[in-house]
Amino acid sequence: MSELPKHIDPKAIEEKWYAWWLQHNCFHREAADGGEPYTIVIPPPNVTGILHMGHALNNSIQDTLIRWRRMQGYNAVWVPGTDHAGIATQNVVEREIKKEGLRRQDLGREKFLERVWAWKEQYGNTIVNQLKKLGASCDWDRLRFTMDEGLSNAVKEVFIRLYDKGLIYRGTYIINWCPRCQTALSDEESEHRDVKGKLYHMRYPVKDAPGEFVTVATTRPETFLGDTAVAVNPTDERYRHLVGKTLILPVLHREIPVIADDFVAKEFGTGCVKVTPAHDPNDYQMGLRHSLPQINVMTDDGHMNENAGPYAGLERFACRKKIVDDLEAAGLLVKVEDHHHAVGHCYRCSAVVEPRLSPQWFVKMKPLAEPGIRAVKEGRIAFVPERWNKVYLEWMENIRDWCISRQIWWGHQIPIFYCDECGHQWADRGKPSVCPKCGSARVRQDEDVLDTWFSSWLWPFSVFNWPEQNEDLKFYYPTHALVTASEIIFFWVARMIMAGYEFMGDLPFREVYIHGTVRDNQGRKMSKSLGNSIDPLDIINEFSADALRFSLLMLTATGQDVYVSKEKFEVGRNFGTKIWNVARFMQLHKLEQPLEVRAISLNPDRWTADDWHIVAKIDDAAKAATECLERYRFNDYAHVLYEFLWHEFCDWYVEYAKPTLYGTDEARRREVLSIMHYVFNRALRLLHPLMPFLTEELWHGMGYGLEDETIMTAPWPKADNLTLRGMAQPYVEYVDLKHDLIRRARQLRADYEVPPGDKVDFVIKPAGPDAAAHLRADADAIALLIKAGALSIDPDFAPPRAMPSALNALGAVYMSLGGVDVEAERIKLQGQLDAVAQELERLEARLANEAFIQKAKVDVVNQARARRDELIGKREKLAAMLAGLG
RNA sequence: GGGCGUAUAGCUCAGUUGGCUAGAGCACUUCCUUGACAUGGAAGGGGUCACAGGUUCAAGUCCUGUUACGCCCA
Repeated sequence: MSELPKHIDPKAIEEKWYAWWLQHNCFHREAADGGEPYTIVIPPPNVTGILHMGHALNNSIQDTLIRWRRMQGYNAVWVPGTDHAGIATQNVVEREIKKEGLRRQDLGREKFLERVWAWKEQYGNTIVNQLKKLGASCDWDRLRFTMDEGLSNAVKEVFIRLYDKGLIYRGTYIINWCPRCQTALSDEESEHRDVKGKLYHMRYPVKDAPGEFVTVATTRPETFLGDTAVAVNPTDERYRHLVGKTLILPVLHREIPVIADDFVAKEFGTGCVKVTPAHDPNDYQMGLRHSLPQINVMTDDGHMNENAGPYAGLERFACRKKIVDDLEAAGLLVKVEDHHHAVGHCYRCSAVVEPRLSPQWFVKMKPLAEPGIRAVKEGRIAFVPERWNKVYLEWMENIRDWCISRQIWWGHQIPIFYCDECGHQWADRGKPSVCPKCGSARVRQDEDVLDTWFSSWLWPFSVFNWPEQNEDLKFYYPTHALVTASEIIFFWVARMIMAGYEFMGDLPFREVYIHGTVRDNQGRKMSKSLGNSIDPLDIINEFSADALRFSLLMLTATGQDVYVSKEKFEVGRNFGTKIWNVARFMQLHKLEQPLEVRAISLNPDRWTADDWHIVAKIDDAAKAATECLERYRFNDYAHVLYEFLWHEFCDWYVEYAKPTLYGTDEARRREVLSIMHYVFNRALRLLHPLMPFLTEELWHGMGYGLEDETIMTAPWPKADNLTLRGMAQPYVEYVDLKHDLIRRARQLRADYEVPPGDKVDFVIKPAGPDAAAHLRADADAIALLIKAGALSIDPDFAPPRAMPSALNALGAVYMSLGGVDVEAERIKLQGQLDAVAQELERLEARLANEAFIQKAKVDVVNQARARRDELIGKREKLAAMLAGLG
């Protein structure tokens, strides 16, 4: 046992223990170590990422789980890694070279990729190092990157397998195009945001019918240049006569037909819809049904192309404005209305996404989804909280094909090769230099790269080097808990489930814990642009990593969003300080024969009620903590330990112990200190997953661990001694009542404004012989806690004069005071008597009700009867006390 | 437009399969620097459980509807 300094130095202990854990390889496990596996794979943060509160919450939860399972004796591995984040990372590096006046095209693919790799080497581990500050006990020997060699092999293998199976195809469809990033996006990567837009009503002249027009409504007037029809609903009487007629597209003077199609909603706008097959998914479908031409009017970077006639070269929104002006000038603009609607935005750069016809690679998802749907329906994979099951199933059952090609350079290049000689196209694991069909050397690889999520969906097995079959893969897969946020259920969770079944033939994980979003005090998402983010590293600096973790998890009700502000982290800091100080208190008390804290022997036959009580309560805490963790109830878990350590242990047990510890009965001192160490040791272990640094420091500081040991592998306390717990129960009940009675006595003092320094005499009239025996044994300690001059326990006490008093099931307490405000005392007692009478009345009514006696559970009826008897007793006593006032 | 979530103390939230007097932390009021801790201790005030119906012996909890806010999908 080493002397603890007066104040904690969180920075010092965080650095010391993290380095120690690394040095002693505490986070690493291997299949060869045997035992029961418990695996978590980290949601790989982007290499461009810096730690924010969302990461802090996500990783605190994972670390809590993995540390707990490790203590339970599992072969527990938490596999870390980072994601190459194709578009995001490319954007970062493009911005960087822009400062040198360069575009990626100026460097060329190869040179540009060198720059990205260099950037990754320099900055890519930032977030990994930040995770270490949090205390994350990842198995760093297993650190992976989605573009390292092994994972790239997995990606290639998967692509080729799906391609050969016919599940990957190339096709020209409407996709989400980001004109800023100049790449296709998947449906999930286009974020819908509500925007205040306009609905433009424009007129198209009817051919050969001067003065006759058709009015269409659109939110994107610039796409009219690509219109190849106008559609109405076939049942719409208003327009039936127009179907089959020809319209003249303004400006371009192109002739387009009026068609009838069920898809058109009669109520929307004018009921006439312009049809632009190359720029809208619904129009595209309509175009197919009616064999309409598809005219793309835009370039990759969001400007109008040669099909836009006089508008060619204009930026799309500038073009919109000009077209509106021109149509207005030509008398073809009927009106412009305000219109709220959802518009897709690029999830990486927030540019407005342009739906657009484009040749891309897709994965056919329906067949992959089937096993994933069954797995959740049959409960093999469970979401926590379970409401996410439904969200997941909804999406999976309506799944659409996945656009996986991206027109960027940073990522896994698509392993498809083309022969320019004979036109052969094939998938290849290597880098072929000649065409396998005609032998020509005019071979080139597809330019596109794969969606970033095409590598992360393999994460649970690619981190173990799949497709290589090895012991780790066999041992650690399937993994156990997946901890993530709801935002990526579709992006990632659902796809991992599909990949797991498709390539491993088994589920990737058993439980998916979905935690909430971290928000600021006003409920807004934390973001850089709002300037409302709280940097977890600032919190670690100011409070401590333990405080950050504890506070975050204490605030995390299952799956609910977490609202944080700086002050909220004080809970964790204060709790840490409290624990530190009680540890110092224990150290303060030396014994003649020093205590061997590693080999505590307890003597229950000589225990007081308080001893039984605290030992029972730590047992209960162990049980509760374990249950909370099993059910992902992190706030309850934090609360259990807070309540136990602060209130049960510090507020009561330590206070009861003081007279003994400052006294001279060496045997009692020894027993009390032994119990304290026994209890505190267990509490530290229960708290370790949540506050790893502080608990490790104290575990050593108190001498519970040898120099080469760590609390990380100390056994997780179990509540298994039922016999002892059963024996403790009567003491637990007594002590809980004693706490209450002490509170009531203190209340008497406060009511009569007795200065805290003054001693007053008290009498307790016990409710029965058992209570009397207990109270007599505890009289000295109670006297101290209520600052009594003299305290007598007198079963026959009858107040000789008016005395302030209070009552509970254990007995009545009387305070001896010179001047008593008899009237105030009468009012107080009368108030209590009224409350008792009222409750009794309600209870009697309930017990008189036949239906209640018959239908309610036996326990509930018995409880009601017991309560009634208790209240009757209480009523009598209160009446007597009232009479005693004279 | 469809789906989901939330509504409990001034604030942030717990409250499990319906069942004792609805809890915690923060904030607030009063008092206390006695020997672990003022990042502390003691005591206290504060709630028609959003609203309206219903089911039940019994509803904060279950059902229906209304309102408000938030999220996801289209």
